[in-house]
Amino acid sequence: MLGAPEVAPDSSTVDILMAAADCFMERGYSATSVDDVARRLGATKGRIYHHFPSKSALFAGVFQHGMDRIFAAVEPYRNMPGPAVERWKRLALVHTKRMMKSKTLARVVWEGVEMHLRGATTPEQRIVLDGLVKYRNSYSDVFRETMVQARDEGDFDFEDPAITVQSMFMALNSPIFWYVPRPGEDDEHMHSIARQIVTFAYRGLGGKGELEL
Amino acid sequence: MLGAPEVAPDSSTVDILMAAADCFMERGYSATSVDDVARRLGATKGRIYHHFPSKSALFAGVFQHGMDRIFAAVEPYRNMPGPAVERWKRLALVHTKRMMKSKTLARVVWEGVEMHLRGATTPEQRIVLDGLVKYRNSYSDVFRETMVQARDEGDFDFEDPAITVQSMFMALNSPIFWYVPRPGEDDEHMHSIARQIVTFAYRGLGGKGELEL
DNA sequence: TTGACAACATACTGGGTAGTATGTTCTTTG
DNA sequence: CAAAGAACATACTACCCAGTATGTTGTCAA
Repeated sequence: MLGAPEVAPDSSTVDILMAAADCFMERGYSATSVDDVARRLGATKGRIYHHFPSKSALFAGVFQHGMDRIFAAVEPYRNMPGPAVERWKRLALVHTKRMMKSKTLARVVWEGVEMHLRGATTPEQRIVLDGLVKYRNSYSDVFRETMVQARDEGDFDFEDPAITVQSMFMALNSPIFWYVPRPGEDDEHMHSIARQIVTFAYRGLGGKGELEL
Repeated sequence: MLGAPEVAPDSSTVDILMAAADCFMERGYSATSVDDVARRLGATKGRIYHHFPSKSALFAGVFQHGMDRIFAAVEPYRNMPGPAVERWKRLALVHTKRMMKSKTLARVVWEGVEMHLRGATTPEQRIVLDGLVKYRNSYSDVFRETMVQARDEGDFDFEDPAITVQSMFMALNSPIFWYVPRPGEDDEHMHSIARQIVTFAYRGLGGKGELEL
């Protein structure tokens, strides 16, 4: 297991994390007040500050939790034997579905990366965010390495991996911005969407033939 | 010309818009104070509130200005004769380069769309943002129609246009999040990056053969 | 039973910020 | 040249919000 150690948070803390994720997704980090999160919980600030020392720590908690979930989803496929391109297909599909299922958490992770790119406010926040982004980068490294290996094996064809991995990730992440979870007929519908997105990325990377998923 | 009427703002107003765009990009809308923008201008709030009635109006101004610039860039190619796929190539390349050149404005437009998706705060803001997002959607419609037409002509191959256009746009927009403008050797380097991104999207859409750009 | 601590709620404070009200200077126009 | 308005700056206010200090309730172990 790479990345942060992920100590499992207790039930009450998870409730806070989820409520915070909802708020952060709906209004963004700085437009969300700690009272907003408390209100969504039907509680007050006291509860939140009992579990988190600061608003930024709360955000970091959500980020961490989100990355843990995403990592866990792809874990079974990370070291899948066989050609790299097959591994990539599995990873990409699982990742995309995860983006749709954990849309809220994924959005917060996204904003965290954005905050990091912008350069977070205080130095301490910076350090925390640095660690989390490193955690998240180790995730994208899994994809990068798989992509490059598949290229070496002749199944993909692209120039600069740095540029290409960005384009690919943006495409795979796209549903977090427009996908709206349906109440009924979920799984089939979701799979169809994910399949189309992965197909787009697969072809974009220079994959040949059709990919059955 | 579709979209909003775009009355050309005077020089001083443009300065404000640019400073605001810088701030909004660096810190995001709600984390940016009007004083921040004024400070960047070497001025005070008075100047800004003389030209804009509110912070949200200032943001809307930046959004509008950014969309005007982007629209202007693709305007020469919108009605290009010949096969749709050739038109798409031109549009995609120009768009991607514009994302890199006007990265700051593009980021603000992005955040504006995000704000709209989240559901902006007050009803009046909502109306303004609605109009601007409609403006921006008419832009993506240009791409969507071109894509579909190219598919009808047998040059592209994809399933749901709604899903595919999102994946494509995300890929083309990706440089606004990681591209850092260089001081030297700009044009050649920029073109190379844009070409790789457009290639990714072109293949993703099911484009055959190589595209020389 | 009691006391110690966890898990909150309540009440308060200081700093920041959008917006306004009111100067001040410069330019334009009759 | 006078006066009116444009283009700002200055000063002020009311509000929101992160963080803290303190109170209250339940639980659990000795």
